[in-house]
Amino acid sequence: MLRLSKKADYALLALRHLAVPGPRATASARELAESYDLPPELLAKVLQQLVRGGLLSSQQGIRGGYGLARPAAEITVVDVIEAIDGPMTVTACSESDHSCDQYTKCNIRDPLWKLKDRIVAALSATTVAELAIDLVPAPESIPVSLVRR
Amino acid sequence: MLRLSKKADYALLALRHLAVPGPRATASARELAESYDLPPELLAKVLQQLVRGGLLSSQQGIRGGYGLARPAAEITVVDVIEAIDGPMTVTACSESDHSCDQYTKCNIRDPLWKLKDRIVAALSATTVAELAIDLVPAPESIPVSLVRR
DNA sequence: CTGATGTCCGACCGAACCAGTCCAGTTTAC
DNA sequence: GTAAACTGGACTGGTTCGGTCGGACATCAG
Ligand code: SF4
Ligand code: SF4
Repeated sequence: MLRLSKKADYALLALRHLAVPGPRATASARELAESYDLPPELLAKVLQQLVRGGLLSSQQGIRGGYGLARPAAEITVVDVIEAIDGPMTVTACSESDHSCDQYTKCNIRDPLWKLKDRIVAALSATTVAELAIDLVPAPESIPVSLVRR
Repeated sequence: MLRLSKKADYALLALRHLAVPGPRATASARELAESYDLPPELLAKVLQQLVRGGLLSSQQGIRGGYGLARPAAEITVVDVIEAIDGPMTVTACSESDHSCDQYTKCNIRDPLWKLKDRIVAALSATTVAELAIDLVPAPESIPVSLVRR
């Protein structure tokens, strides 16, 4: 129901950790796993996927680890989600996949795709650099209270 | 990921069908199922959930069927999704559910919740009445670029 | 009033998907 | 050479989701 996967969740967690300025710009999978109490092997696989997606750079060897492949401000959350879970699609169908049985008779495709574009836009508007700002000091005049309609 | 369930998809399809102006304002589950070639029983269950959610009104008996409980313009897609799949949550945690193991150490909750609010806002901006407008005539002056933030 | 009909309703089940695990292999620093 | 770290694949258990079944209820013919 429009919920992002746990893996994507962990990915954002790790990216945020790497984005926050500190003495070291890199960290090993083990360090990250211990910092947040999550299964090391799973986190490792997530990080590998991020490397494959071009968001992280990896360094093998005994002093190895992971680091951001580009500035944190240039990594959006859509990038992360797509690197982990594949292309973002709100519906089961897409421009390149007409496999839905109701495709010909369906008349809500276009509006929903438009909606998808809007969601993607909202997700691309936030970068991991913004995630790294701690305690979000209300950069906007509108706090959390702008909920629903 | 971030994909809506097939049931929610069917729900929107059915609601759109009921929202389009025509001779009858109601339709039976069987009619709808045949119109769109989808499993009748499943569609029936979806409709039941919508009734429970207060979006549809049902009429039993030999001339029974389903009808909109309120004007189409007052039914947003979030209403539909929440009626089908429960409350919208982007993350596994929420204001009322701290069951995530990383809850105390997590530092991306607030930004993600804000993101959720923004998505919900985008989803509440569209009503089923807008879905009923066929063939979306104009690409509208403001395409996808109304990122809003 | 009564039976037949067609509808809604709730419980049930199998399949797909996802979080999590394991292990064998490769690369690099010391 | 050895230890620490990344890489890649295959495997499993649990949960959710799509789909199916029989029963309850309201309407209408007679
Ligand atoms: S029902 Fe329509 S919108 Fe949904 S997956 Fe099928 S074609 Fe796409
Ligand atoms: S990791 Fe953080 S954001 Fe994700 S579910 Fe847990 S507490 Fe929520």
